[in-house]
Amino acid sequence: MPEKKKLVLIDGHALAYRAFHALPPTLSTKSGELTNATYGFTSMLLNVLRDEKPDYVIVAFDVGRTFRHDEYPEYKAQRRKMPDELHYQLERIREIVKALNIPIVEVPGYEADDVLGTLCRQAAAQGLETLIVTGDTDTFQLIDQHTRVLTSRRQFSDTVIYDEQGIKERYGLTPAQLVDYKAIVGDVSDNIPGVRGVGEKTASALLQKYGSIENIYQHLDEVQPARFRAALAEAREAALMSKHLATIVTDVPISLDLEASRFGAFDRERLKEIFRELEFRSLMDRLPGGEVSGPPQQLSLFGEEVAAPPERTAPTAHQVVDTIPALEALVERLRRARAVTFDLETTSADAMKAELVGIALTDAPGQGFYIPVGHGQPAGNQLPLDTVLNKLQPILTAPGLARYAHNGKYDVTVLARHGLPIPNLAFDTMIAEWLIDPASRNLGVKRVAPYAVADVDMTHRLVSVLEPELQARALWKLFTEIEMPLVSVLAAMEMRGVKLDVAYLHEMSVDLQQRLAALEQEIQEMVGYRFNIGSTQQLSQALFHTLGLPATGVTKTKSGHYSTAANVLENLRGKHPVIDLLLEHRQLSKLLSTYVEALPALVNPRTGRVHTSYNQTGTVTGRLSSSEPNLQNIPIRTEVGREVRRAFVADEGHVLLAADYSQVELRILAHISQDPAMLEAFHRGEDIHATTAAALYDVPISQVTPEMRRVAKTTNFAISYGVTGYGLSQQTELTPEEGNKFITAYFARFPKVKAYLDETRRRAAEQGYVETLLGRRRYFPELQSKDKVHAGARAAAERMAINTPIQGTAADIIKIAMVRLHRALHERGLQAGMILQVHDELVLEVPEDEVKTVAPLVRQIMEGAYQLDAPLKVDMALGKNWLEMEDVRT
DNA sequence: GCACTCACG
DNA sequence: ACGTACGTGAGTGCC
Repeated sequence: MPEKKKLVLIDGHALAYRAFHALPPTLSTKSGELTNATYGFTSMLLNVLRDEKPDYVIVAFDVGRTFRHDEYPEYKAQRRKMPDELHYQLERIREIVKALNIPIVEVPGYEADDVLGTLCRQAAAQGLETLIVTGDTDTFQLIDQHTRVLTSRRQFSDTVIYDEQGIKERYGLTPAQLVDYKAIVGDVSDNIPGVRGVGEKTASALLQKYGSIENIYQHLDEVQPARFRAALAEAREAALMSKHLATIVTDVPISLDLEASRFGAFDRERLKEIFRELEFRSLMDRLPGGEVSGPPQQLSLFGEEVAAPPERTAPTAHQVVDTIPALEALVERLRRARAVTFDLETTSADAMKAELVGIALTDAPGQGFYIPVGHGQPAGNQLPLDTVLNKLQPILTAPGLARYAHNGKYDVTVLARHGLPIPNLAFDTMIAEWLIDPASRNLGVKRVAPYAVADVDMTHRLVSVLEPELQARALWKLFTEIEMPLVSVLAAMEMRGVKLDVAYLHEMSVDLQQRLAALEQEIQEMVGYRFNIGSTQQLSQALFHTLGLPATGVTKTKSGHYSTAANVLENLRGKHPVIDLLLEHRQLSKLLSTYVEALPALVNPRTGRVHTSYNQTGTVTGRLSSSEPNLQNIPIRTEVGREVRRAFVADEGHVLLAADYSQVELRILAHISQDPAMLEAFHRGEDIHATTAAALYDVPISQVTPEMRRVAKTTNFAISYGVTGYGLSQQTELTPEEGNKFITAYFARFPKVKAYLDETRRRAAEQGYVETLLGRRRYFPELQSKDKVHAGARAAAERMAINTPIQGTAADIIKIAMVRLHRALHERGLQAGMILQVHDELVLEVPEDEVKTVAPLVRQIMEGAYQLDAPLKVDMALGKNWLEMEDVRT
């Protein structure tokens, strides 16, 4: 009897994933392309081909979401998104598989496991023997007398083949029982719940006794001890669903086509080329012998319901520039270019720390150059960094050249730090994409460049796609005149950074720690036992159970505990002396961990200053955001909190100048709505909150108390958020009814404000977007849709639509001011520079002898940034630190 | 990874 | 009848 034909089935994702995590990231090409997953996959594949000599080979990949996600939204919900470094290696793996002339199968809606399960059952029916190659133990359930599984041990190259006997030895169960086992113990990585309270030992014992989970439930009354019985009874649904999720499908609508998967001829030259690119020298010799064939034909194996593998974009023709003549030829070529796209390969995502590894450039679609640069000792064929930058300098700074990039602020910063300051960029594709739709996902993150050259090529090509998009949406002016010039301004601000008084923060830290220790002691004495005050769950228990404080009216959190948020504690004030202590503890521990302890760690050792990152594409309204550290939420509202500001200091011989727009959002509301009463109040220079208070409380302005003014101020802000009476009552001492009355009174006094809000809602629904005064857009497809949208969701979207033009216009205005101010300071040769932006405030660091010049300039530029009918007004203050500042008049 | 809380405009 | 203010970033606890 002839030996059985052999089929090898490979789970592409699982194997690549395993290799990615098992092999060191030092496996990379000299140009920096990470190859660990590609190498591991390929090496394993070649070993299997050599050792198993299969007659047929197929590779399966996952594609998109599956029926499991549809049936159980939490499925794999806590999986991280696949890292980019793995994602692009999967593309390389596909190239190699194709060159080997091995068919790739992927079926939408199913995981690779399901495809393998189906194919191995069909193979068995045709009398074949199957070896599944994977990095994932889930496929063990498929093992039977015709099917074995090869997987790697801890050491990736150390492989093991499991058959029925092997599973028995390792788990004490049959392969089919592994599903039941997983259904009981659960699986953290797939987010499969399992049965709480029943662990591995018990699950194994139960299955050995009863065979399957269904049978366990049939004999539930026999299960001992009772706590397992109870746990199982409670989790019946979850267990059965878990089994369903964990079970690999074996009837995916595909059919095994043996002819197409016969392993033999492949494109040896193409493989050698890929291996050369990837520097897989050792693998060259391990290619199986065989005839050379042409390029692999597109295989359509499995009928029409199977999606063809996605088309790879045409590869970029790229040239590595690692000699002086090549560099000179490149410079000569770029001298004639109209536009150049560039992208840096570096050692760090932090532009203030990154060292250059290589520079990718392109001036035409489908072509590109990569210049590896040595830092330290040149390794291999690399030109010295200085030489490269000197040669490129005249090109990259030429006035007639348009410079394109993706997240160019990063590249501009790194180059400037390496002594090559770049003038304004003409096009940043990251910003363009965000401006076109600020709610679109996956933006604001620097793409890790897998193939440096392919990346610049893509960026270069995107420009001609995005430019018409911007034009079509009337965003071109905003893009070219505000957002693009702002890139360099932000880069300069980040690079300058801000000086921090670390010694002062240390003193503050010691003081806070002492106070917190005392508070902790006192709180725990009152409660009667030690617990973690920082755990909201433990605190909730202490307050509402141990101390028995009234929980009536207290909202519950999603996890079912009573909330311990500050507003809840406020309402409990006076009910128990511990409440005041808790509020203080909360405040102080927040200060300590978020600011006092965290900030010194972010001082750059090279510059001795703190360099935040301003994210230009992170918000939906057009604002900036700041991170690492966030310098836009430094405390000010409380006495003890604002002490943190004392740590932000001016350099020697300098002072800080803080300039903030006074009530800018209300002025914008007055301008947009053209409400006569509100415009009038601003024109007269009235205190707008007092004016509002007079209207709301129906008293003369002279009789407005500070209390009334405070409520009116809250109401003023609340209106521009589209508030309800209830919302207002949460923020003030008003009842919801009083809140409603105030809102009615407000609209009676400022009727055009009401008209504006209604008009904005209407327009958002009609055209599907709202816009700022400068035309910045935010889309609300859910308001345009005629489908029934949940009333609450619609109301929430309407409030966003109301607020966006106001908040967004304020963002537009300060951005204009920043661009102009930066330019003005530069033109006048002043050393003063912006260091912080906090939405309506700019902080500059100014040499003492420039204050007289700079202060009036700042006011003039900020107030003149946009002509509003309620004119912009700026308040300014000066000081050695950000806390102790004195008002300036100019 | 998500929930909760809280800092800012 | 319905849920209940817009926009951010970050630290801690918990599973």
